[in-house]
Amino acid sequence: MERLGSSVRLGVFPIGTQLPPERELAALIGVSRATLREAIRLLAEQGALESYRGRTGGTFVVRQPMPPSLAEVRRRLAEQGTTLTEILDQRWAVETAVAELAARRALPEEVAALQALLPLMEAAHEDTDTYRRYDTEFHLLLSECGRSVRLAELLAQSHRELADLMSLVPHSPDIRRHSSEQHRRLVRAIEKRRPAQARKVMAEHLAATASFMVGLLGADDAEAAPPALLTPGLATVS
Amino acid sequence: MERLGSSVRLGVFPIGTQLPPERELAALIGVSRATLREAIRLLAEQGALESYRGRTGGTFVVRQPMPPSLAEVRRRLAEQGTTLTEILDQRWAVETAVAELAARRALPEEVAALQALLPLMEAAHEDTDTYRRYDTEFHLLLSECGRSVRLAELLAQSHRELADLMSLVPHSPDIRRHSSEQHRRLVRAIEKRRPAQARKVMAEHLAATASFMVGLLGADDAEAAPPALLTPGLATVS
DNA sequence: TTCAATTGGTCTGGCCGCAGACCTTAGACA
DNA sequence: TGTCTAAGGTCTGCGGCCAGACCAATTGAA
Repeated sequence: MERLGSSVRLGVFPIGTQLPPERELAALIGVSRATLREAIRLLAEQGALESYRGRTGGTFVVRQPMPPSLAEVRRRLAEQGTTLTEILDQRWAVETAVAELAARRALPEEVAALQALLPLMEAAHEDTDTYRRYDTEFHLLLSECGRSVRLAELLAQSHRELADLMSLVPHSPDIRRHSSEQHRRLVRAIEKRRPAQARKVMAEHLAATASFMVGLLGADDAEAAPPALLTPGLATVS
Repeated sequence: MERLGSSVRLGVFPIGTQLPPERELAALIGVSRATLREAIRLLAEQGALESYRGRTGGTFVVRQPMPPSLAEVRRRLAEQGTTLTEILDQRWAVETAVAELAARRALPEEVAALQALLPLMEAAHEDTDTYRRYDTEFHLLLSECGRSVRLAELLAQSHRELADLMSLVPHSPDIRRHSSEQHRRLVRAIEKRRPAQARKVMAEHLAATASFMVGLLGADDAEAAPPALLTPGLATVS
């Protein structure tokens, strides 16, 4: 849960802004106030948040929390017993599905919202942080067009998990321009109701990003043991 | 967790068989022994399991637990605040992705295992329960070919959620024959390393099943409120 | 000047799952 | 016949999360 609080603020609340009141925010992200406060406490400890009491009080974003080091990210992955490949596979599955669904189900005003985001992103090609925020927003917005709460949640999970890694990948404005071009094509496919096309564009978009991250982290961690899942004797029953 | 225990036995342990020792089983499904015992207790209460002590003791499957009624299934869906569409969308996303990955990554022996399952399924066209067990096994086996623990887990989750509903859908041997034909085509696509083809066949396979269930449960439950997710002002930030 | 409203801060009790030690049973095997 | 062992059965304590009530500070509005 702390991690969630951590990424929430990494993405959506710019420096200087005020978080919603604790009671609201807790309800919003579906967690108890006690748990939320613990997350806030950790972030405040590292100087990212400050809280004030009183009628005009609240919790404010003071500065971005320190991005974790590559080693830190590696450690965390290992600790959770997962691998980059796992995360990227899930992201690929969910995000291409969402793109396809969006092309089938998006409402006109949602398409408009996506379109409105495009020029903003393009204006931010020189600014890593701002661009990344818009990028996340774009993908989340897209996931709403898919009309599936579950897939949207899975997508958000992937973005949270990859957030730290993304901040470590060296991005050039050129890369961002290419990325924006893919976003444009994606919106066009959705607007014209071409599910297969939307999926294809999204797959390419993800492949580009994925290769950077795989390059950064090295192939994969061991992954020697295919852990048999819930299949006590599934293969043997046959 | 009880639900998990419930579906475990629904799928993989036939009547009369013995479950693994509690300590093993608990470790296998990643849950504490206390929790597993609670699940066992519930199932034993409804007469599905019986436990014996002593050196040759163990827990045995006595009979299939009562399948829930349609109303029961409806109630449960509402209670979890989910809808059939949500579940089917997730299943579609995961299962088509898995099919595609399997076509890329399956090992020869895994393909062989899938092929070995085909004649068994076809021999069970007349037997609803047996066929369903093999069908679940087929899809789980497929998910292992995908080399993604997470997707495999999501797939298993979908199957658990749909298990009760499946038991309510009236299936004719004809339907099962058609289903088997699709399984065959799927295995062929995987064997020949045709990811796009595998995805396509899987999508058709799922569509057939999905339409039955939608027909059974009626379109969808209200679903008026698109619940804004974690996006306090995501659209507004733009 | 006063008071009510809004916000963060604190405390209690409860539930659930986990870990691990220990007890009880009953059949296998020497 | 006796002992060992593999199984289920029980107990205690820990930690995390939650619900909800209550406290404390601050300030805008009456």
